[in-house]
Amino acid sequence: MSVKDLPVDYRRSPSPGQSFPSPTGIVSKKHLCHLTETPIRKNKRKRSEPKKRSDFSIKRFCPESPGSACSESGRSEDTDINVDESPRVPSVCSNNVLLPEHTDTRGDNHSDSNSNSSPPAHPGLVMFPGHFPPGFMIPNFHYKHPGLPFPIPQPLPPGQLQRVDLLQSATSGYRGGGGTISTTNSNNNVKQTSMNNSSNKDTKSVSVENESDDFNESSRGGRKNRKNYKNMTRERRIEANARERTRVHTISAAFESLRRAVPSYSYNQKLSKLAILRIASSYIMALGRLAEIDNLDNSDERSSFANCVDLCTRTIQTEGRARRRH
DNA sequence: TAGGCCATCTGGTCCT
DNA sequence: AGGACCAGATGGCCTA
Repeated sequence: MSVKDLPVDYRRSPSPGQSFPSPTGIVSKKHLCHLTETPIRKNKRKRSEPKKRSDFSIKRFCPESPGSACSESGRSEDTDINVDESPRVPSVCSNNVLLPEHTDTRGDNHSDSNSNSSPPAHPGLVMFPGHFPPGFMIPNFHYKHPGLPFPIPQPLPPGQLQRVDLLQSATSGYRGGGGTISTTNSNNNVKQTSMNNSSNKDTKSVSVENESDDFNESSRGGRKNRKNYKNMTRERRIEANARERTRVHTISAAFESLRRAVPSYSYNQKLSKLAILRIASSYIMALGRLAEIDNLDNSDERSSFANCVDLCTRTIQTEGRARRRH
């Protein structure tokens, strides 16, 4: 079995009209839709009719809700208290697989990557020789797909990480077998967190209860009879909000998984969702080029792969700089 | 303090 | 009919 036999064409390269985001380019929503293949909706919401937010939001009634605050008084005390207790990014996948603790290291790693000193290396990550800059890291490659000449990134068991030298694999390893793969057990920073979907559910139930209580209390203030849900009861609106939160959390968890699957300067480097998409696209292109190589003696293909790696490297560098600017 | 990023709420639209 | 999906609005947090 060869790469050509795979149902997915790993050898596919961008079509002439298709372009990957420039490392320095500005990605518009249109471009993002292109990247994510968002289907074009037939009926878009009218943009000329800005709507006023409802006064019945959970934020208004439930200060415990993540990110919520008393709208009249700005940040609430509860919000301040909860900042250090709950991570901003969900630390669990939608399938309830616990992830290593995600620490928001905004600024720390960026300053590392900004300087010439090497960033702290994750034990499961290795640096690329040759094309990649110092401190450049690739995600963990776990399994070698049967019949594939190169490894497919797979979710790792908790605490287990692996190393692979992609460049060496490209030149001598995975086509004939013999790529350098070593296993590293990582017990550090693999911490179980309580951030999961159940917590969201809890938030929902608490929100409902609190809103109900606050609503009853607010009824004294005259908000009792206010209706703003079109064709929806308040309970259904709250349920829909909870579903929407869960859906967005799932998307965020997927982004977090993708972040861990793409190269970065450090394991805990904070990347925006846009940066994750940019890096992932260039990384996929590099992998596609790698899969495309049949004869590494061909200098053209070798240089094509090198160009893709270089693009991936530049994207990471650019995104790192862009993030630091914020 | 401005701007970027993100979570949340909300309502419109699509899909099952 | 109800849930999923989407995008606008809003506010909080963080960084330069």
